[in-house]
Amino acid sequence: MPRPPSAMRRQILDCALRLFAEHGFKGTSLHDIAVEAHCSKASLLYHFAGKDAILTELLTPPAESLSAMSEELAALNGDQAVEAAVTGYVGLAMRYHLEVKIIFAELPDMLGHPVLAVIPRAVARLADALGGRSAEPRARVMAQMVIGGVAVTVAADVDVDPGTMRNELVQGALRTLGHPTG
Amino acid sequence: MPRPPSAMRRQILDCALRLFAEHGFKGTSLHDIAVEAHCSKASLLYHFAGKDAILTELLTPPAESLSAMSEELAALNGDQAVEAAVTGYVGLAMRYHLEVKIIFAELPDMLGHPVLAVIPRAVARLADALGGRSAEPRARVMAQMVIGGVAVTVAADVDVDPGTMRNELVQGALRTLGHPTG
DNA sequence: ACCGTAGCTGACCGATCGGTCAGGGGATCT
DNA sequence: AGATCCCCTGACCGATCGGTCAGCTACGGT
Repeated sequence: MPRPPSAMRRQILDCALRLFAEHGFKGTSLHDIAVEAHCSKASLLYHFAGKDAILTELLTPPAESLSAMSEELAALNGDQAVEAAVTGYVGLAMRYHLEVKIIFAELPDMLGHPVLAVIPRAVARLADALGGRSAEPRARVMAQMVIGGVAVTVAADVDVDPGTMRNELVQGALRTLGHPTG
Repeated sequence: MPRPPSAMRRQILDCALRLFAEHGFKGTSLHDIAVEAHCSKASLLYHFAGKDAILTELLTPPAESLSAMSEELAALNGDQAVEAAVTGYVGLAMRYHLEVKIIFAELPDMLGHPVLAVIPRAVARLADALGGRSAEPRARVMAQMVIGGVAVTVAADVDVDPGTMRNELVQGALRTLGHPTG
């Protein structure tokens, strides 16, 4: 085995991301990750405090990105907010599609996870923007439908090139929301 | 403890359905179910061959219903198929919303489960009908978005009365698909 | 040459998992 | 009363889980 500084840590994260997305967090054991990363289970726990620490490191970037985006949304008014929310959410979902899959795969447990504690607030603000600041049942149901639809579509392995996927998701989401497309 | 013929079996199924939906299949142990159903773990395994058998019994009705519905869709042409697919799928998703949550929570493993072996074919036919028999990327992405959006929305605990929920989901799905609403 | 440290490992641990098994208790039959 | 069957249970089992620990190896600084 070659000896670069420590590519091991990065490799562990990559393998864990792939395995978590494929078999879920609970469905992936430290042994599985170790085999995939060509190292021992003990080596994982040298680089990371525990299984949860690996998950935390994987989910921190998307969680912070979503949180930041939802903050920016607050400064926009109705129509601008809807379009910004749709394009922003679709972009984030595509960039972090594996992480999205992990989160949605075990939602209840994930929302109890400290690193995702900011998610409910962020999602609430996102839903508020998607629904055009309306409290109507229709707006809330549609916001939920867009959030879920985009996430599931991005997480599924649909054989479509990313550009088309992004465009269709944005247009589809705007249609779902009943938002006039420019 | 009272002694009716065997309400135990039904009670086990009810508790398992609730717990699987709340914590996932892998996240629920036989012990958890036993505690919830006020019986011993051994009693579960007297009534059912194993943990998988409980899941099978829970998921068989929705799997068969979806399969049957997708068959009926094949007899319809474009526009009729789209509307029938949307209303049929929304209806099934709402009726079996807990089962939908279980399936979507651990999709990869679930699709490997024998009782759900019919699902990919059924979903493919459903997607085909939702997409208006088109092979365009747009149609496939939108079909996926509707299937995921409806499922996630139904599985989430949105505080909306069922009638409104059903109506909004149908209208929202039709808008997503770009289908003219009557 | 010596040593400290970073990277990594095999062996092991307690907890929990799904599942097995011999047997108890209470109805219902003969 | 005895036999039989259905429900149900406590005790137990092997496998696997996440995690610990003492110690090995190789390299850089002195």
